[in-house]
Amino acid sequence: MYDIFFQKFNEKVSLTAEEEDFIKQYLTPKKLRKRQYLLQEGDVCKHICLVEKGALKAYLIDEKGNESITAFALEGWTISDLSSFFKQLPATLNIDALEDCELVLISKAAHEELLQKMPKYETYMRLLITDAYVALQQRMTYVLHLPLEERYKAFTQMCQSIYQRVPQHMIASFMGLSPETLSRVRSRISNKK
Amino acid sequence: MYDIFFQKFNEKVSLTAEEEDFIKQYLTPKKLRKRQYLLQEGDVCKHICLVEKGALKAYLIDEKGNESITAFALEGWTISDLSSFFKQLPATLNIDALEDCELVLISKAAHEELLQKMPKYETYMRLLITDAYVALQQRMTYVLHLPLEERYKAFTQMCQSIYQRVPQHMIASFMGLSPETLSRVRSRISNKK
DNA sequence: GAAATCTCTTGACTTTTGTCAATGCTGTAA
DNA sequence: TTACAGCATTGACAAAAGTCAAGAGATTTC
Repeated sequence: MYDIFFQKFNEKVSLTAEEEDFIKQYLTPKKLRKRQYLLQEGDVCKHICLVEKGALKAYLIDEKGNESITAFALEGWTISDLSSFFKQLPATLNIDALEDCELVLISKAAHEELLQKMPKYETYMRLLITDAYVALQQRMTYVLHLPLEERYKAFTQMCQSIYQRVPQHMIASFMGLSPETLSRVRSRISNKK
Repeated sequence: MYDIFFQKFNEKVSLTAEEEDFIKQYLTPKKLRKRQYLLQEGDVCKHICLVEKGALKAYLIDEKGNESITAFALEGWTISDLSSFFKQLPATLNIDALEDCELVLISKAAHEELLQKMPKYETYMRLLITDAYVALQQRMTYVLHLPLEERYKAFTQMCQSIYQRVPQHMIASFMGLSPETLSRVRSRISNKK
């Protein structure tokens, strides 16, 4: 039930069977149907969420009602409105399921208690966020300083698994482009080959 | 000499005088003249750097030789090529001094040893990176999903202290714009008022 | 299985942004 | 003081991206 959660954990910090059992007390499983919300704008984000199965997206809604996608999450990925989670303030993000999902949730209270009681958990969290930060910085560099075609290639390489499961107009939104522009970039690249 | 370093540390995790002394063993002070490099592309990033005094910028250089600025750092801020630092691989970033600087450096070895020996250091690092991640995610959202004028306003609010010390064409580079476009955005906004 | 909905692509046009060049301003160095 | 370099602004033009609309395939839904 928590297979992928512990697989990811052990990749960074290895755990004994006893330690895994100890952590399990603090985890909550959750299933989500396609299109259901995990988090809605305005609510306080109460959980960090790891995906065991399925896919989700996080997005903003602007004045005109358009979705602006800020993140995807597939199996083994973590998704949350971290700003809302850490500060316990209303979320600006919405998160919902792109497919039926099986999730593992860590509540704010569980998170705090695990940090206190288990140094390995703190280490895992530190490494998790460090990796996320490095990846995000990389992505920011691409966005600000690479021409569009290079950026597209970088994204496809980085996120191949997403490309196969998510409609292109969502990828476009994630890249900050209109769907039409993304479509044209794609045809430009395939013509060159 | 390490005033701001420990001020920032204590804001997140409070230290006794003994603990401060313990940490001091692992810190190295460094002065940098304006225009000197802290890190050059291709070198391995050997330090995390906190700014006690002065200002620095981190940037990429593209094929045409243009600088693309990815970060600034003022007093109390941390700057580094974290990807290079953590993986000990050649850096893609350059970092140099915009003004004469006084810095506090933590070497990779010191960092590892402090993580081992001092849980409070690990906690501090976790919180530091968490804050950096949340801020970067915010910035990413602005860049991808806000119209230019809103983005400009968000940047100026977020980075007022930078605006007063850094030429505008560097701000433009940081925002991924040409200097001319930034200048036009500014005049458009001031005409509206 | 037919209708409705989604998705992607393409064309025409508009808007935005980048590029290049010129100007004026400021501060620095000779 | 004069020359020079760096910086911000502006205009004219070119390139890039967005918007709107139409159409063709898929997929979903009933």
